[in-house]
Amino acid sequence: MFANGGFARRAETPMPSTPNRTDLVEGLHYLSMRDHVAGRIASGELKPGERLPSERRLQTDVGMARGTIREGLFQLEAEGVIYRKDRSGWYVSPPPVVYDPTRWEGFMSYVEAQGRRPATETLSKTEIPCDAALAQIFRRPVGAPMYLIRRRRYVDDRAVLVESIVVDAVTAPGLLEHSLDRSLTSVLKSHYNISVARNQVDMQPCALTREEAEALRVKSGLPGLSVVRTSYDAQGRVVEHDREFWRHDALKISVDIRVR
Amino acid sequence: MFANGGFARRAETPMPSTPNRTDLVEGLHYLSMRDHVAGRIASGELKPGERLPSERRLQTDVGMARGTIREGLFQLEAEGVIYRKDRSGWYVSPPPVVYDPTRWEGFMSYVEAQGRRPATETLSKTEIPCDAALAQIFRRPVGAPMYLIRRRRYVDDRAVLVESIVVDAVTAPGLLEHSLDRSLTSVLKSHYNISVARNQVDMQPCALTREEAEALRVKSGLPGLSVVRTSYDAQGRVVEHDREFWRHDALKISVDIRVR
DNA sequence: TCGCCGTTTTGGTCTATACCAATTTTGACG
DNA sequence: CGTCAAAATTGGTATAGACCAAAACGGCGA
Repeated sequence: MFANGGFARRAETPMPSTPNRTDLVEGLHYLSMRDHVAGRIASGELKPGERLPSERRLQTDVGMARGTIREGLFQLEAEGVIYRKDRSGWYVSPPPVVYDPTRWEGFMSYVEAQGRRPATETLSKTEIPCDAALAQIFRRPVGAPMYLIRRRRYVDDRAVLVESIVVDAVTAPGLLEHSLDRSLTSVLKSHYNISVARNQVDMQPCALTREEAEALRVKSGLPGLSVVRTSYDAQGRVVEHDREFWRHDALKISVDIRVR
Repeated sequence: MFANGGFARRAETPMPSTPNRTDLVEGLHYLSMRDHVAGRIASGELKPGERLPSERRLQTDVGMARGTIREGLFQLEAEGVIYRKDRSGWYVSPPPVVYDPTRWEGFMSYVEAQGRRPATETLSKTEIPCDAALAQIFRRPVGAPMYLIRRRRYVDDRAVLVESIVVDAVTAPGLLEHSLDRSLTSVLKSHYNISVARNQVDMQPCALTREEAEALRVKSGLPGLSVVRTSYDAQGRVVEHDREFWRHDALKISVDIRVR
């Protein structure tokens, strides 16, 4: 319980009238705090998308220091139960989207298939010269023209990922003139007759660094999931190279595999 | 910078002699702290597996409050750069293990293939009655005998995951009498002629709750990765159901897929 | 040399307070 | 009724100090 043993201090500091403390009897303060809020969510008192009481309000509700309150909130955040909007408040997380890297439908279709509302926003589209790293991936000379597309994607109006896509400009000339606010894959197929035969996907828990965090409007350093995908056509040529940064609470990966 | 504006306070509080502050000029304190330690790791001054100076030592080194120091360390922890052993200290993280859920080699072999030293420890093996959830998964009646195996697995002496495996006792009678400290799959194949034809894998960032956290000897609530795998044989029968909890910094998922 | 036990160190938890910057709300005004 | 600026609120950052429990350490004795 309390830092100083849990008994003496509780007596000397009267602790204001906090009647609803039945679930706070055992263990550490910040975990009790966690349970208190988790309970209110599980009971349906707080529903997905709804805002939690402010930290200072919770402080008086449960009678703890604000630092302890926040410790508990961070727990729930790590569990994906709540999330925060910077300086606006804490909110109850909606359920995650299920993602199957082996299925080659785009983001838009699988989000829709799950009864959610997807949206895509193109942040920028530029032509860049191929650098050393991309040269290796695409097996093209350094300096060759490439398209770089940055997009932000939403589920039910919540930004869940930012991505940077690179496509060989020689393979898909004039790509940037098409609308990129829907599936890129379908554009590549319908306008350039390019289809994907092989997919290399890497996923790793990460921290969202400044750039990604800003784009997702979350605090820098929050946990996220990095997904890097390289797509190849039937000839083994690299079609696109995509790096996605997901909110850690927005995604569930599900793969169904026939063992080779 | 400082809570109160960043300039006035810096002047009025002289800040002790801290010569090595060249990298702490810009931005927030805890991020400067982060960069300071990250720099010492990147430069090779601190190597994988090595212990960081104590928090109180860092406190005098960089001249910040301990809370701020910790904030910076939490950042690096979220990024997977450092990890902690409870009440022992902070350590530089070793590189992650690459895991391909589509490849049906066991943990032992793929860890070894990456030049690391795998180990498995069986925590418990018991026979349990099939509950409602398992009944649904295995399509077996409630109460049917099942084997429950709990294991902890290591890479280079660091515990990286705990898992709970359930196997139908009727399918593999006497399974618990075999040694389970190596690949379970090979035991199933060699002794019961069971081989896996299909694999359903779910992965999701999570928080390590008390039980898992204790088994991995980390603080409860730390981010982790939950991996749930259900394996089927050629007849579509469930062979095993496995739930793994990984340290978030120990794993990198890599999938190579031929698109269907 | 090995094992035990007290001491020191270390991270873990908690309180209290302060101020900032962004957001949200309020209210006066046109 | 809509607009816009002022005020209040909210989370974000930071300090300082305190005590606990587990881990690491050091030395003593068998």
